[in-house]
Amino acid sequence: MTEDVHLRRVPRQTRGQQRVSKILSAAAELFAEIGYDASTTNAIAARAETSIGSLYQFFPNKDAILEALSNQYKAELGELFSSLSPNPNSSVEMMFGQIVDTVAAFYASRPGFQVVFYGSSQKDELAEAADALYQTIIASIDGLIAFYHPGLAPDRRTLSALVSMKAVKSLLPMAVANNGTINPHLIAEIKTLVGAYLRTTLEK
Amino acid sequence: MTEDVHLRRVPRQTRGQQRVSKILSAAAELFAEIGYDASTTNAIAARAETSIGSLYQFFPNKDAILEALSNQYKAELGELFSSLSPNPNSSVEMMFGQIVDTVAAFYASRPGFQVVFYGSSQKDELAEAADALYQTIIASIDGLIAFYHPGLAPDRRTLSALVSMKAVKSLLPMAVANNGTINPHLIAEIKTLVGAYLRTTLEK
Amino acid sequence: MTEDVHLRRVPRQTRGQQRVSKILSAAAELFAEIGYDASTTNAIAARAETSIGSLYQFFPNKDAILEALSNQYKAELGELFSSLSPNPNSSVEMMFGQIVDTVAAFYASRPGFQVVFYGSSQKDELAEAADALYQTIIASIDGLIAFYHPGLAPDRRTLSALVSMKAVKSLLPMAVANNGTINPHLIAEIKTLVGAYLRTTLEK
Amino acid sequence: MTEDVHLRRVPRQTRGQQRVSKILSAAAELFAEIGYDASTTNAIAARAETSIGSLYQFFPNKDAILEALSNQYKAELGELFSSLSPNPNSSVEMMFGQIVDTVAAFYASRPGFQVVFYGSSQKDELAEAADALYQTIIASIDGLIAFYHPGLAPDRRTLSALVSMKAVKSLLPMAVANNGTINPHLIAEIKTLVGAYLRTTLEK
DNA sequence: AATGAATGAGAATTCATTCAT
DNA sequence: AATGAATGAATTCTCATTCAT
Repeated sequence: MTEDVHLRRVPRQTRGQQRVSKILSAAAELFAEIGYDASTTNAIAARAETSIGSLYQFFPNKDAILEALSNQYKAELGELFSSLSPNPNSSVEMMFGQIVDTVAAFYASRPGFQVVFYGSSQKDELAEAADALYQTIIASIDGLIAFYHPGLAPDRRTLSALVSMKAVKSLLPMAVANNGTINPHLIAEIKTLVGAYLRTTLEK
Repeated sequence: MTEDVHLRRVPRQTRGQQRVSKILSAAAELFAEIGYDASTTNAIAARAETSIGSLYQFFPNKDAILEALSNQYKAELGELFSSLSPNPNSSVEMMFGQIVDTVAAFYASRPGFQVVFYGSSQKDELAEAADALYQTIIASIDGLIAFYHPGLAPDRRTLSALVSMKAVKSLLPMAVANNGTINPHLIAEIKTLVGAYLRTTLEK
Repeated sequence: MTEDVHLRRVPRQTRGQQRVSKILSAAAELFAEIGYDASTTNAIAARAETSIGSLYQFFPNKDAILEALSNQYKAELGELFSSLSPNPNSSVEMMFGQIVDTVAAFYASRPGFQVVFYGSSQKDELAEAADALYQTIIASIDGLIAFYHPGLAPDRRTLSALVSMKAVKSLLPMAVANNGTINPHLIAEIKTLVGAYLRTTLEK
Repeated sequence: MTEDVHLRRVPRQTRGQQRVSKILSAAAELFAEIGYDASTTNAIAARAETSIGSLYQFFPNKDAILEALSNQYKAELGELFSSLSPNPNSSVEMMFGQIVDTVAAFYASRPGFQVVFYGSSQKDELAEAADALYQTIIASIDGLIAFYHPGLAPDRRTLSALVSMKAVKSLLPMAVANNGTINPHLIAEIKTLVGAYLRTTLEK
């Protein structure tokens, strides 16, 4: 999986690889703290304990950093989802609950995730980065609906998946505190919201 | 100009009021088009066909413009909500549907609304502006739940109102196109989502 | 004569007009001293005793400054040339001598002229600026050849004008010292060179 | 060889020599395409298919590359000129014509030549590099004038040589297209220009 | 009040050059 | 020798805000 496409230079030395990931972590933190626009490339480099020149050796511009972050999150999330395979002994609601738990845990542990996920940037490139994440989550929900309700029209299925994803997305920030603590009551509330919806919309 | 001689006070105020509202409209448009951060005060003044100096005569800084916009929306929305009084012949779901329709129509007609409503700014002041809008909507939902379910614990009621608001908020951008067209199917989907939730969570 | 097309903002206040010309003089000097590439916009602003922000209020970028300079020189040179009308009592050589004197005096008195005139910039826009100057001079020479040798083919005439201009251009820097002193012997040599050429090439 | 003075290390192995000449060719091409200032050392190394580190192993800095190029051109040109020995059966004009042909052919075949020859750099070192080339050509012309007009004052002779060289220099770019094609009509025009001049100035 | 010129800190990005591997 | 990562001063340009007219 070479998502290195957007790197200006593929680091051939281990030193370089470490730098890249250090820059990405620093950026994630900073984005989470003060937002994408307010995070300067110099501040990112400083927090990554490297020079601004090194940052630009690997990333052509500031946007590329967010894109790389997005790609990384997408890959990691995809990985997590692939371990959640539906089975006949479970149900849409139960499986969806696992997706919520997974995303919540991911959200809580990745400071930059919310910036990519919620980044209401007007810039097309960054909107695409967010969209890629959406698609990953939607695909996962879509897949499980397809498993349990094979007769459902694909359009209907995908809409339900989209609505479910958006609902989760809108409540997650409330359920996960800035320090990473997850509020189980609010997670339960999310499951109630989407569970009721899926029951209503799928089983008729 | 000469007519000012006779009407020294009033015309000046009117002119000033017109200018303020012209600036606010211009800002709303620009925010909607390119986002808050990317909108420069000079561009706002230019679109409002006034000078940057005049803009600063009325607003101490850029944030204040967004705040004023927020206050305006809050007042207008409050007005709209106040005409939606619950009555025994209706139900939570029906009344909530009216709130959704109201907010959707408002969203569709106010270009700057989404920037205030969704503006994921890290700046405290702007977050407060968004919060004020949230409270207005939540209060309205909260009120109607209280009307139909007077026995419910206030905390429970407020949480349900909050969840409902967030759910609506997350799906509204999808249901309303940039040109202001409202997609009734998606509005119905929003109502299905929240309706199922309210039924489940309130009636037990 | 509004060559203001390339100004970002047409200064409406006298203060602004003074700034613009002060910036242009400063740029001309600096360009002459250290070259276009090495002249930074900050250094130009500093020498013009203004702020970098003011500079950018009037010029969209560095290139525009050189363009404005070029336009100014073109207009001024055109003015000078228009007072050199050929008459039957004179000759191509004599009139050409006057053009050489005019250009030499102009070159000597305008520090930035040589940068525009010789600016071997790879940038298209700047090459065009230089070209505009060329055309002005060529047109003048072309006109006087046409006056004295009306039977000559236009192509031939223009080529001779071009060759004459290039010859003058290549020797001018040698004939005019950096402090503006004009060496009359070298001016005479230029006239000898081109005079011999014109005699040979036109009179057959 | 004297020009090695500016090389940081004299390549003793053929590999090293090949690298140096590959770097010089790459630099010449790049200089011709985008100019000296815009050519980055990294870009030169990349085009030479070597690393930036290796480039700096051979050249102490960017200027040294241009200098080396200049030295190479100077040596090659000197070589060519040495085979043009004047003889009593010829004339200044005829021999000068051969010099023009030689320089034109050289110019056409060496992409970097014009950058060195015309490079109006303000930097002293590079101006010297250009000057060394001038001197080579002037010396050649000077020599042939001395051969055919032994009685002429040396100053007069050298001035004529200088003027001739500058005249050629100014018209060469017009006579040689970017792709290396030589326009014989324009070459002839150059010869006419300088031929007329030499006839006028020497034979009296 | 209105205008728009003035300001300058600050942002993104480049690039010659050095140095660790 | 070769490689390419590291460096950071320097550059262009922006933009919120102030101030003179």
